[in-house]
Amino acid sequence: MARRMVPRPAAVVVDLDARKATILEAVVIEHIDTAQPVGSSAVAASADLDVSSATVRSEMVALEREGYLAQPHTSAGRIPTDKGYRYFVDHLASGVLGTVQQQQVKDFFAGVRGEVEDVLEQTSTLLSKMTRYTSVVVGASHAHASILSVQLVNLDSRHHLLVTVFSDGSVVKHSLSPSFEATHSEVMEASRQLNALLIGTTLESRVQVPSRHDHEASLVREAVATLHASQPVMDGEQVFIGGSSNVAQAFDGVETVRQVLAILEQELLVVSLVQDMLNQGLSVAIGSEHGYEPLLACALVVAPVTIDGSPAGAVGLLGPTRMKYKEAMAAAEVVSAQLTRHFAGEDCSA
Amino acid sequence: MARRMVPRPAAVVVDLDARKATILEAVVIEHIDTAQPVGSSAVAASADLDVSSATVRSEMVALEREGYLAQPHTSAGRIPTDKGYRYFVDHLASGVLGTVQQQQVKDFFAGVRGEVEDVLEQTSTLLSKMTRYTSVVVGASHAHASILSVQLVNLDSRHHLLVTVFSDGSVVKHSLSPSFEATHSEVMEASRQLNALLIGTTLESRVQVPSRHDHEASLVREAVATLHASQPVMDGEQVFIGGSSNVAQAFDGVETVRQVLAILEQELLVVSLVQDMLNQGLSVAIGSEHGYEPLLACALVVAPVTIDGSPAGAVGLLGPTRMKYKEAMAAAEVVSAQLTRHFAGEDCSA
DNA sequence: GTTAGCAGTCAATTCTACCGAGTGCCAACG
DNA sequence: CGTTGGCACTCGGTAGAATTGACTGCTAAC
Repeated sequence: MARRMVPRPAAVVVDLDARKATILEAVVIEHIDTAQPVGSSAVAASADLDVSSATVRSEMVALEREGYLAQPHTSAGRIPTDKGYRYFVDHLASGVLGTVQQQQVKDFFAGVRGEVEDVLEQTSTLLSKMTRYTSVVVGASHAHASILSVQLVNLDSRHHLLVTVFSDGSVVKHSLSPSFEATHSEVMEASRQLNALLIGTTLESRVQVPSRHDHEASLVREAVATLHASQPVMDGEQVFIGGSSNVAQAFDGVETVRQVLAILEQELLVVSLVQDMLNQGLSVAIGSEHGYEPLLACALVVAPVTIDGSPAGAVGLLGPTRMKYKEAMAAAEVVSAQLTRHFAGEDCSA
Repeated sequence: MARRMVPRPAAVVVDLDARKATILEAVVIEHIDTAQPVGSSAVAASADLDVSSATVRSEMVALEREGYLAQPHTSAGRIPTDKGYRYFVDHLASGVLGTVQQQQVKDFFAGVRGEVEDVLEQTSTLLSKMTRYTSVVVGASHAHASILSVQLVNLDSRHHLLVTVFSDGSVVKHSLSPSFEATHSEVMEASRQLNALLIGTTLESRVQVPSRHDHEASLVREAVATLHASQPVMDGEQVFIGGSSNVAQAFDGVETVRQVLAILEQELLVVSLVQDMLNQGLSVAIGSEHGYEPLLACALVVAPVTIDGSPAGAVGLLGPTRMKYKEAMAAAEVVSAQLTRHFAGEDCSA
């Protein structure tokens, strides 16, 4: 899967003159609204530039030559290209959330309770309900969190459960199935040793395991190995996708819908996509920009969530390239800000 | 949401005579294959009854009158009704899994490792890949499992994590945020008391909590209350849905697709649907039979998974009413059997 | 540089005719 | 009486032609 970083439009994109920008904006807005190609006369009428459709036409020719607009066929109106959307997003799409929705977010965060996972999941639902797009909420991996507690619990003489608690409040379990039978006291002793060994370390720390050949030492070795072999992202299960039913309406063409759904099923893929983007603050990847073929028809809005200034996850919205960028960006921004505040504030278990 | 139990076709459905049954079977099979109405001549040709299309026609009229077939419009062929599918499933659909797929299942279960959750999730993926339908795998709730260990871990002086390990190998966490600050030793002491109190009990047991007013007792009370208030199904998170992208192709009509996806998002609903069915062994709910409006176009195949003879979950397949019942039922049956064996056999952590 | 006007293009729509799959009915047949 | 071939009829789907109308690009005039 060929991937490349999201290309921020640097000096490449020259600012359009004011009239071209207005025309482009009108086309984008109209097309987002109607899903139809937009004609020159519609633009001339809607935008507040007092020029005739003929003038708009000649400007549109220029915009098409420069790659901001495209024509599905002669004698049709224009639709924005990815580049057109990009310009729109970068220069023209400062939106504020409607007051109703703003209240909705406030109410939600005022009333939300429970485990981090539950909060994230509910946030995901909130976002998708608000925007009618598919939302992706990614929680921080606990790769850098330190271990608060390790416990080895007997299931039976051959099977034990390793329960690890991290400083970010996450808990993971691993089963151990050693090839020998261990007594209850051996397991207890191993558990004690593991605590001594691992508390305060992170999954990335190297630790000195005992090299003896007794049962305790073997258990400890196996436990440490299992723990360190675990994939932080996988184990965290910190991905919450909401509103996937919205893709059914967002795209036309069964095959596109199927492809997007299939992508969403592979949560890992979505996570990596989101994570590629979250250094840049609130950001958007449009169509080909994320470099992932099956999502050509999609745009992805991502806003990072931080805790103590360092990245702790992200919220994202996935929609068609003709998505309502203003609303989506505003929603993502507000929700990520609230989430950041939520984690900094009353609830410290994150 | 109006719901009723799946009505098993008892004495109501009179056995059709052999020829009608053959004709019905031919119509069902053909329509499942082609998604088109099936005409009398096609039936006369395909089935091994040596009668003319005219005879088939008159039989079809009867089958329609009795409610097994329907005509989309005059001068079209017939399609099966839900009742028709029901008869097919009950009397005509004994299928065996293709050897290729049988091998696929075997290979999968030979190679599968890891936590119960991972096994269930991968099973779900397997099922959906094999059948091209959406799979639902439900794990047992740990409502009846006994508690093996309880541990209270300090996050900070105001926030603690209650980690509970059950005999079925599941681990759940709850945050506690008492209104007072607790010292490390108070938390340790409360943890000890909780262990003494809860080990061996189930979530349904009543336990005697201390009534003192010190910090330890308060922590213990809060912990027990939190634990007992938790929803087993919710917390277990033991629902795994795979291949939801398949719904995009399974139904025509964007709206139907959206509705089905929306249902799948509400995992609780799917679980209750499945659980209504799993007393009956391998069973099928077709169209209106599950009594849930938005799934009128769907059929659901469910096979229970047992451990030590008692129900421990289920595997299900969700598809259109014109789904390949033979294959789907065979797949569900084989996989549930393998899963049952898997849990009984080498892996005891379930 | 802007505009009105005009000819040209092409998707979408409508209309028509027609085909053909499939039915229902009936008379004849064993 | 059940079965069958034959026949008229229905009606959705398709193919083609005609029409519409929303655009454009171009050009000449302002």
